[in-house]
This record gives sequence, structure tokens and C-alpha cells, in this order.
Amino acid sequence: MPRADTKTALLNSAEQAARTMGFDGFSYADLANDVGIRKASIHHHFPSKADLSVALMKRYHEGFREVCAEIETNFTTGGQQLIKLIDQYREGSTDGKRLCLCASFSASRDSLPPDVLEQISLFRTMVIDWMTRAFEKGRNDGSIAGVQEPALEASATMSLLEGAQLAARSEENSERFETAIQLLISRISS
Amino acid sequence: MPRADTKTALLNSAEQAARTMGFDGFSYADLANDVGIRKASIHHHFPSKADLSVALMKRYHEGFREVCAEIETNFTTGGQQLIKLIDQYREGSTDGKRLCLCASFSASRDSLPPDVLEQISLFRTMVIDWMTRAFEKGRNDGSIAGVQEPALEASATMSLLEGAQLAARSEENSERFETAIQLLISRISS
DNA sequence: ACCCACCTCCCTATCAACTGGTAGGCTAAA
DNA sequence: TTTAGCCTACCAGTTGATAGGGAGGTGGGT
Repeated sequence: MPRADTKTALLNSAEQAARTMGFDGFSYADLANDVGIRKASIHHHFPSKADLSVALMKRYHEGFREVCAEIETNFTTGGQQLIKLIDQYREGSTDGKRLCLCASFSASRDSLPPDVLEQISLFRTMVIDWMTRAFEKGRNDGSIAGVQEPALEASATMSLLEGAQLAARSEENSERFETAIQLLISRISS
Repeated sequence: MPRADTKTALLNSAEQAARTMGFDGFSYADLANDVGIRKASIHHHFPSKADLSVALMKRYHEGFREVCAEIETNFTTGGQQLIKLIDQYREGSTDGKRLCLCASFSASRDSLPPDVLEQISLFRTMVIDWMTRAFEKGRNDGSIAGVQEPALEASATMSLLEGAQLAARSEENSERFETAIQLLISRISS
């Protein structure tokens, strides 16, 4: 009897752990304790911790891409789309308790298998491309002020958002996040 | 015979390790191997790893403050000062191999003693205050274009720089860093 | 209908390697 | 004689990982 999809429960627990404590900051024992399973049983679903990291990043990557696509279809102006993406990073920060998995994994780089490192690159490129389109729209429809080169705006914004999460995380205080992005927000009219 | 200041060698090794692999990513065994000392001997200088983290952050904090002060006295325009600070973060990134210790420690937050967490806050405030002054000067002397509220510019720039280091770290490629800060650079005339 | 092979999922028990940390002793310099 | 600095020899606890087994479900052949 599959206990209500243990694999998903493990991924959920591991994702939260990785985003709060880093990939080196949690153990199979932690997951076992959290999910309510024995440590050895985790190896049935994820033979090695490297396998777990791959599954983790893959799921995060696909989930985030879906969210991006959803925003792109449901909101028309570049400004609206960018606001919604910022909301994603704000929620992902959860009052400075977590980081984006991509940011957390980037810091733990040396402990991760090559597959994950490649997927981190793809993730970054995907988000930056999405933001580039948003800035292009924002420049054309006037919903984002002072847009220079959209691709550069996108790269800068990506770093700004991840850095803002890091700043909030340093004090577990969302104010650092809000202050860091305030100027960006002020450029968006609708 | 004190072997050419072992304590400093330990701090150097630990700082590099922490900035590349995170605080949970290195061990006393690694340091011992790197410095050429026995593992147990490290405890003579730093009784616990928590003590080491405190010394690490304290030294980094003071060192960075000195650099900031030096820039402030040697360069007059806000633009020049900001360029020099960006250079610090670029060098600190070292082709995407490291992060600012503050950024790395922020990610490993849960493994650190309260003293360090407080010092991280102080570090952030110190750098942001410094940058606020730089943006103020840059607005007055015209060396930085389009300066809005200096304090907000400073917070955003701090997050941008740390985020850019993270982006470069994800691929061990300095291009991600350069691309992320390019728009900021383009605002600085001298 | 029955049986048997096989599968998934989880368990206990165990492993070697490593974690930060301690006790106690040696040596050389002050 | 004391002390700073380093050593060897430990320690208990944790790390990711393996071996092997048992419960229960699935599917096929007779």
C-alpha cells in the first residue's frame, strides 16, 4: 500500500530543507523524521542523495516554468507580468525563511552532481528569457518605466531578486527584501 | 615555534572554504589538510566551529570596512567610489568560484551562532550606508545617472551585487556577473 | 479457482567514513 | 617553571549507503 505518495512527501520535505538550510544542511535522517519513514527506506525512492538533488531540481524547474507560462497567458502588460513574477519570489522567500532552490543550490554548488549544475543553468536562462520578454512588452506598452536593453534588465532583475531573498534570509526579515526591490517596483505603473 | 601565524593561515583557509562551499561544506579535517596541521590542533586556536565562524565574520567585517574607508578617502566622485566597490565584489567573486562571506553565511544561516547572525546584519547595514553616501555624492556631482532615493539605490545595489555573484557561482562563469551589473555600470560616467 | 513468480514499499541491522570535540603528553621558547 | 603550540589517541554521534527480509499487491499460467 503506497502511503499517500511517499515520494512526493519526500520531495516536499527535501525541497523545504534545501531551501532553508542548503543542500549540505539536511540529511536523510531529517527527511525520515519529517516524513515518518525509516532512513533506509528513502534509498528505495532516491538511491543516492545525488539522485534526490536531480529530482528536486527537475521538479522545481518544471513547476516554475509552468507558473511563468501561466502568468504570461493570464496577464497582458509587461508590468503586470513582472509584478506577478516578483510575487513568486516574495512568496518563495516566505518572510526570509527560504531561498529560491536555484539560489540555494548555486551556493552549494560543489556538493551537486553535473546534471543538477546543468539544470541550474537552464533554469536561469529560462527565467531570464521570460523576463526579457516581459521587459520588452513593458517598454512597448509603457507599463515599465525607463527600460533600456530588455535582456540586461532581465539579468539584473534576476540577480536583484535572488540577492533580495538572500538579504531577507540573513535576518529572517522580509523588510530587507521589500527595500531591495522597491525601486524596481516603482518603475512599474500597472 | 609559531609556524608563521597558523591562526591566520587557518582563517584564510576557512574563509576560502566557507565562501566556496558554504559553512556546512567544509570540515576541520579539510582545514587541517590544507594548512598542514593536525585536526585536533585547530581546536587550540578555535575551540569550536562556532568560534571559528565568529572570528571569520569579524575579520571579514573589519577588513571590508577598511577597504570601504580607503575607497572613500582616495576617490572623490560617487561614481568612482561605486566603481571601486563593484571591483571589490568582482574580485570577491573570482570567476564565479566564491561568494561574499556575508552572502555565503546568509545561506547557511541555521548553522551559525547568534553572534555571527548579528554581525551579518551589521555588515549589511554598514555596506548599505556606505553605498547610500556614494549614491548621494553621485547624484550631486552627476557621476551616477538617474539616482532616485540613495538609500533605496544602495539596498538594491547590494542585493544586485550579491545576486550577481550567486549567478556567476552557479556556472563558475564571470560572464553572468558582468551581464547582471552591466546596466548599473552604464549609469556611471566617471 | 488456484498457485507461484514477481513487484513495490518499507522494515531492521549494519557498515565504513567522517563529524566536531576531548584528554593528555611532548617540545621549545619566555 | 610556565605556557603556547602542536601532537597522538581517542570519543560518541552522524553521514550516506547496503544487505536482506517481510508484508501485501499484481499478473500469468494451469
